[in-house]
Amino acid sequence: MRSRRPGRPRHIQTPDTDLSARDQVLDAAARLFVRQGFAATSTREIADKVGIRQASLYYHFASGKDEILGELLQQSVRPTVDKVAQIEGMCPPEAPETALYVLMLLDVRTLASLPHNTGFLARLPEVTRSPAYEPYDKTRRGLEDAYERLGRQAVGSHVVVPGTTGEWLLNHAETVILMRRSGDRIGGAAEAAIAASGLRMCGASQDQIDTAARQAEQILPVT
Amino acid sequence: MRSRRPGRPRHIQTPDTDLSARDQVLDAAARLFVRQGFAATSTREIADKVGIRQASLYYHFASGKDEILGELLQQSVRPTVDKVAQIEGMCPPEAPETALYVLMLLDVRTLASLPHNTGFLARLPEVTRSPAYEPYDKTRRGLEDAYERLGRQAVGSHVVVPGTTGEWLLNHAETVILMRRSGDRIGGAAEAAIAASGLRMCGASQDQIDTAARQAEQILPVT
DNA sequence: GTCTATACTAGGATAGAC
DNA sequence: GTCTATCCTAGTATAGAC
Repeated sequence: MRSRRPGRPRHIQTPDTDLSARDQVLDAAARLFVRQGFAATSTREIADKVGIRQASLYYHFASGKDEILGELLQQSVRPTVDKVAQIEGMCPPEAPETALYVLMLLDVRTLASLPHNTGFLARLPEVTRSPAYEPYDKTRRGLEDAYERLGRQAVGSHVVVPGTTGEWLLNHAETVILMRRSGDRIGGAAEAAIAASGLRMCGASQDQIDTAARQAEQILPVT
Repeated sequence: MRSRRPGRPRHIQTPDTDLSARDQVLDAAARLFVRQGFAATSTREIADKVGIRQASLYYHFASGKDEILGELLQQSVRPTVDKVAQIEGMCPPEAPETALYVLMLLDVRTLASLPHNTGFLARLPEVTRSPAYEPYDKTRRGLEDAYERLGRQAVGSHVVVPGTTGEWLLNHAETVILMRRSGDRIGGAAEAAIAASGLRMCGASQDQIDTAARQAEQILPVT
């Protein structure tokens, strides 16, 4: 039981959280990146928020800002993607709308509960061009494919020309990011409304939507 | 008829366009801002693209980057807003879906044809926090209000809790920005599909959508 | 209207002490 | 593990010549 922290003590204070220093950096960076943008945020600013010196960041992230960014991006997709396979398995194939509804709801909920709305990071141009973006993008494409499959199976797929259904639906789910940004509280009602709108875009009737919503209730809490 | 341009000749070349130097700057800046972000774009880069020296920018825009940004933001909303009033007047009040459809189509078309997809600029965090953002935002809120009015009148407004219908619909229309960003060609079909999806989100039937689309054809080309 | 030259600031990164 | 000290680069902005 080591009561003392290793290394030289911090300039100002010992942290009041029980988060590791590394996680404190990630948290502070996330907040700043989302608020002001990645390029517009300096390493000094991040360090200040954490309560350490700028140079100390490089102990935890040897490659600086970009490495921090990469980690935050991964955290923003992993949780959803990890659950997609299960979902497709658990849904009755005779009601593809339910599977689509569940996928959207899961996606929306995940994005809605991400700390500091980090889902937004991937929309920044500086981020898109960063090398840290590539692994994130690969993962996200998997998600888009799932939307494409389920969207096609669901009802009429009125939504748009074939081939971009997945893109449309994923974009629609991700509007929750914009809603959080504009300050709206995202409650269960709003989450459900997004999922319902998605089905409506595919041409589902109100009956089908109600059914999907009911069935989803029994599937989602489980995961 | 003055055959010589005023002032000292440029470092490299006389421009091959007939655009004013000021407009050349705006054009180059727009392309760069959208591609890499506002904060990540330097005044040197802009000047390079135009073919002048960095310092020469300050002749046209005394306050630097922010002034350029402000002008680009204005250009991205004005055209739509200027036409909204006309539209609300021209549409038969007994078919509010048509008015909504027309508004969306107009909005989408404008965004789709903006040079360099400058509609995207307003989504950048650095931009949102810039003083240049405020006048743009004021204008945009007017648009949102129009969406709210028409959305409420249209069909069921299933879309979501009252008060945010305008926000939802405007966001939906603006997905065209994301589509352009992901490289999709935006044709008339895609434009119509977005408008139709918007009505569908409000609970419109396929019949109502078809009618709205037909009526819109006669209203829009006129403006 | 554009140039050259230059001053100034801010941000990223490294070395070595504690 | 964090500090101090410092270097270096890149970016903004101004002054005055052409």
